[in-house]
Amino acid sequence: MDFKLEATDTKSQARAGTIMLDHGPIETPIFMPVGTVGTVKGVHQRELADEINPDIILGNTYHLYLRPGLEILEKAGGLHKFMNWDRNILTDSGGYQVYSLSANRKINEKGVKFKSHIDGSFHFFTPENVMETQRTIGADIIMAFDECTPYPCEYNYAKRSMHMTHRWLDRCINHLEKLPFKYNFGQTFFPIVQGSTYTDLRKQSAEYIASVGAEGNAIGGLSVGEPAEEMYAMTEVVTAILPKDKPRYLMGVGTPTNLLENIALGIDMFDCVMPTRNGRNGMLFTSEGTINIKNKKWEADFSAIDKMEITWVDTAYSKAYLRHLFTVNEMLGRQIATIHNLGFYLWLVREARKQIIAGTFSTWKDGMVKKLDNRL
RNA sequence: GGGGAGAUACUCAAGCGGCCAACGAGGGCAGACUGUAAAUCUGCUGACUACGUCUUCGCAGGUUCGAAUCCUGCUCUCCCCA
Repeated sequence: MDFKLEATDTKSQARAGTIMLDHGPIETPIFMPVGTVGTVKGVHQRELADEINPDIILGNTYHLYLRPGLEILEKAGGLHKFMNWDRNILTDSGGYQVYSLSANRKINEKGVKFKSHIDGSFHFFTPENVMETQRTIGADIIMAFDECTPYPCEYNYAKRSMHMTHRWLDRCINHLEKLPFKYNFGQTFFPIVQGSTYTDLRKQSAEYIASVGAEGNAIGGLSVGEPAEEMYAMTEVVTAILPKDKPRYLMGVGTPTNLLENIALGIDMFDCVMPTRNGRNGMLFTSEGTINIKNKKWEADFSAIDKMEITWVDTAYSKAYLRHLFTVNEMLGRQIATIHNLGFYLWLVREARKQIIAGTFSTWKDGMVKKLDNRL
């Protein structure tokens, strides 16, 4: 992997760069659509590639390990071939499931025992076997196995958890050295900063993560319910420490405003389920604010979903028609909303990139943020 | 013509003397959603001068301290036999 910084904002920490990987370049800042189980829910590969056009998408180790399973993925020749996606993929390690499936798992130093939400079977994830699994899935960027702590998180727990995540990181790296690439392309590895919402822990973790010298670094354990100000504060503490010449990935973030504010703090990569999940649930993100398309007020509004027309669905369908599709529970409505939202998210980060390169990012950002959280 | 069953809120449907403004489901109206156990979840859904009051269970009477629930008549619907 190679990372080239192309521009830095003068009034903020925002940067524009390009990550080079075997499945093509990733222009940053980037938003990575989430495709947990090997599909960006509701979106065909053609629309994903041609309309939304992200350089990279996400998959999830835990979910893909359970289904279709490693045997099938290996026979398919890896996830790219299996899902017919020839651009980059990043896999989350299952660290988020340690958080989100906390009722169905037990953590100890060796790893995490999960009780499958599908059939109740038990599966033991360790830093070592998660690296093996990610080799088999075959993403371009693979993530360290960590514990994503909840919010709020008691200080002593956050501290112990952070140290364990660091020890797990060493095990990931040691084991990965023994594991050759399985397919005809390389994989890079990102470690993850933890430390909950405690400044001293975040600093300590960022220093440790920076010290391992990975090609890119991630920040985890945020966007788990903490106020946005705390998220920004932690990002700021961490980006001040993480190397400037490596991409920084803020995991699980966020709202359009969260993206812009964190770009301003020096983040290069994001992923979040919001544009897809909220889209399926009737929420549209636009440059003028958010829309709950299920609301009665759109019943007879025949104007375009978004007059900006980032993707073709924006002007092809009216608000009234999209509302109708949600009202009658037609799957097309959820698809249209998802395509629109992802199109908007990708537009937002591309525009941010343009503004950074043009030297106008901060002013532009302040103007955008004023509108993004409006309820239309 | 004879016999039987039934009419409950927008719809379907419980309730069969007081705990009923009335279970539940659907529909409707809102809200939530941040490295996806999520095409999911939550709330509200008779009216109002709203922690209280008023009008509702086909219609009209009646019994009772008290009726959606019991009685009488009427109207309508469905089923069976002629």
